[in-house]
Amino acid sequence: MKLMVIDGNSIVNRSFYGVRPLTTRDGFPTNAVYGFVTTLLRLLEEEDPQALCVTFDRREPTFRHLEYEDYKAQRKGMPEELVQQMPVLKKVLDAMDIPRYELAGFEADDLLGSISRRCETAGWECVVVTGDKDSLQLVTDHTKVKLVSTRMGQTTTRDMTPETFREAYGFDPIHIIDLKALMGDASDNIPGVKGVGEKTAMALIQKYQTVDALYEAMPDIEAKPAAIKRLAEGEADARMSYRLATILTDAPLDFDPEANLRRPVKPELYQIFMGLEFSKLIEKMGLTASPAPDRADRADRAAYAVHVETLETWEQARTVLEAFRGADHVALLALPDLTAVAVQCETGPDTGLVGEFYSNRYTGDWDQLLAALFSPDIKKVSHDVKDLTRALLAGGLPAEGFVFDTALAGYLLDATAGRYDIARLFASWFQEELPKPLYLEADAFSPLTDTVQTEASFLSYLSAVDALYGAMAPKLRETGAADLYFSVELPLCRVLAEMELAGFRVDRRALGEFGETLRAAIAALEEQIYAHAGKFNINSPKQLGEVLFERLGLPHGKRTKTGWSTNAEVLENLRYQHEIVGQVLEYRQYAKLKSTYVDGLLKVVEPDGRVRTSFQMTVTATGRLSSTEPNLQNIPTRTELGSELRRMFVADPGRVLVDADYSQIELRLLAHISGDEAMREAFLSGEDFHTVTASHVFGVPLDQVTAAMRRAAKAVNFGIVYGISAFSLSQDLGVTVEDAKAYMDAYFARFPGVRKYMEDVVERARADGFVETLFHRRRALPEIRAAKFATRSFGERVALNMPIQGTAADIIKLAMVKVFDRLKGENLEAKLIMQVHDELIVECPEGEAERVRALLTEEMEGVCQLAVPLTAEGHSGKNWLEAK
DNA sequence: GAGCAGCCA
DNA sequence: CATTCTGGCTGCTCG
Repeated sequence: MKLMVIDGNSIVNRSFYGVRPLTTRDGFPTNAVYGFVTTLLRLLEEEDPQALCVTFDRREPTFRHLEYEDYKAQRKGMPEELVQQMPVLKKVLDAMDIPRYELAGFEADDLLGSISRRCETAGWECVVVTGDKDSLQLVTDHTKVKLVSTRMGQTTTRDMTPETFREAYGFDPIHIIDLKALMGDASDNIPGVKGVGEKTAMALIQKYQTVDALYEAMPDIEAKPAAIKRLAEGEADARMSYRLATILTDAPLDFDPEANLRRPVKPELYQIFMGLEFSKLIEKMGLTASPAPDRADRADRAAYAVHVETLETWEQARTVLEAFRGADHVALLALPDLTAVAVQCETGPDTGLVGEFYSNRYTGDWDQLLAALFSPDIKKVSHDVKDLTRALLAGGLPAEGFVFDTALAGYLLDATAGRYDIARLFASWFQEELPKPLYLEADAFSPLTDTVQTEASFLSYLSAVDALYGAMAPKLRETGAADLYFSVELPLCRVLAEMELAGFRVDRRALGEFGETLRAAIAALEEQIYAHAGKFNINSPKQLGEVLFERLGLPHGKRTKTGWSTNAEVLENLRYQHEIVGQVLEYRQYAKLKSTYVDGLLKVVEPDGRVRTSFQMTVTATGRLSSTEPNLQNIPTRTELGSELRRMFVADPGRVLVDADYSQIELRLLAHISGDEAMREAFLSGEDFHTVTASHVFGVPLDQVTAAMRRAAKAVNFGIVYGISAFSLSQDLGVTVEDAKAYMDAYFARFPGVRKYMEDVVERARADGFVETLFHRRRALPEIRAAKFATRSFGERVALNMPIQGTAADIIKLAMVKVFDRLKGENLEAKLIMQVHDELIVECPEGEAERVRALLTEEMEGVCQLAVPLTAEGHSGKNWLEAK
């Protein structure tokens, strides 16, 4: 017979850090629970024990704390997201009917030790599961320790038996205590002997086995004189550390292996997993819903003054759909996998109706129901509409009739809030905590009845969404952002959902070959670099700094917080001082291309050969989109080698890419917003704008502008947009601060309207406490009133930049909606597939290319009438590089 | 996870 | 006197 005992704290910690952030739709973190359960399932499969239990630490101090006050002084450092998940995990274990053990005054380790010994006396085999190497001291012929590590969502295990342990350590498992006594353990605050590290301690224990034997042999032991001295001085520490590192095996625990025999999971596990949105686990474990709870159990719902209906038949659904159609609007939320949808609708002054639909309980045609719900005649207020739209379209369903998105509205009204989950929005708009779904109520372990959990979360969130809509819509009108919201942001959800679904085709073969070329180049450079400096990790700025500035004695430049800077700018200045510098620069370039782009992209190419980015609508402070997993908005273009990557972004066979980008949109907006006449003329002249700027700034005719002059003028132009200082301009151009200042003075003398704008916008921001774009997108700017110079300066630069960058973002978003509508309206096969801030990419049949190019540039240019023309250039080609 | 580095507009 | 140009995302090291 075999019992598996799991170190709960250790595994949940590893899951928390090893599984990427994961939350429910409403932002409750679930990664630790998810990781724990998947690890558990895997362990059960691997070991198939007859009995199973989990141990947990308690908050109370243990004998170790009483003996040594620094012991685990850092224990309070559990992150909030993990703390929140602990009670949920315990509820999950209870629902799985797995016994949990915790005991005041004892750590999980001590329970592991006691349980494993108890198993041995009862004649059982024991498997101790933990991530903590301390527990290796428990390994015996009848107890094995399974070391678990979770990284990047991948869990690996390593079985430690007396044999494997001896192989790895060269001594018996029990002497891990002696090892710890000498070397200590920073993570447990076990001091060990000062100045004795892992290496020394390992050698000593391999030779002497125990601390006792070691000190008996003192001082005539095989060690360096310095180590002998430290050991002599540290004997008391070693003895105490020995006690701290010893796991107890006789905790007063009433434990019988028989009582831990495995039992089937309880029905409520399904509901808990629904609430946590673990649909994959539900499927994997074959869980199903338990019968609906008795209506009488739902007293908690009285507070909402609504009728709650869990709808199971098409007859019932038809009735409520009718009510939904007749309503001004409904609030709607759905699980990401569309297995549950809940709708709230006001039916009278004091009453409402909540209709809940669960695919596993619904007897009718689920897709038919969804199609009815997401048709245009039901006006839906929801949250994260882009994601819901994508899920619906992916399922071949309609996704119409969205009239409001509370996340998007929250973002438009305060772009720097950071997060826009329902609970947070509710709290910040109504200064009151949203009633927490029952399953989140910490510490209350009393069994909660099943479905109430998921439904309660739907309920409170639905009413929150409805209440937020009521508050936010007027506020949007008040700030003037309503047009932008309803005609740009909201329609853009559909556009982006389709772009994400479309994806961008990648030439995997070419990408792989490019990676191979890079690999060879990297290996060759590595060899050359090592020939100069010996082996070290070139990717470590710390080690590279030591090599360059200490070993090779090269002059160092700027400092970073942690050492000498080794960035490209610094290395570029050292290029001719030593051959290695150029090699490192080249190495860095190749390594970046390979790891971030070649390997990074290959990892996310889907089976159909396309990569699908995710566009974030609520991230940037200026209104731009961002792109993640993968980020397709930072594919290299500046160097020839890097731009080769763009050759690997291709059109489908028979199709082409049409790429169109705005020409200098930000500077044109500066000309418009500032009203500077000279700048306006410079754009109207049709000459190259930076050349015209140079001719003004340096006072020479157009045909006498040198490349250096143009470069300087370009730097000033861009600097102005960012809220420049003479210092950074000088850095940028590699000239003195005085020269940079002279350029700026000349610039402002020729473009006085720009200086005026800069002064005005800062003053206005200070008065208003916010800045906004031409389309009234707003950014709050408390920094501009800060007393601290650095903070205030930052606020001033943002005040200069945000209206320009943000208006450009507004314009291209509007263009996207118009392009999307026209492509649809004209029945073209062409699909918008990418946006890179001032650039749009469409994929279309070859035969549509010219028409699409004209349509794209026309719509982009025609978004609005400014004091200077907005111009866009379009090209087409088989790949991104060719189309640019 | 912080800090560094480097890619984009 | 100190500080120094906007907005993003990802990969890597190291504690």
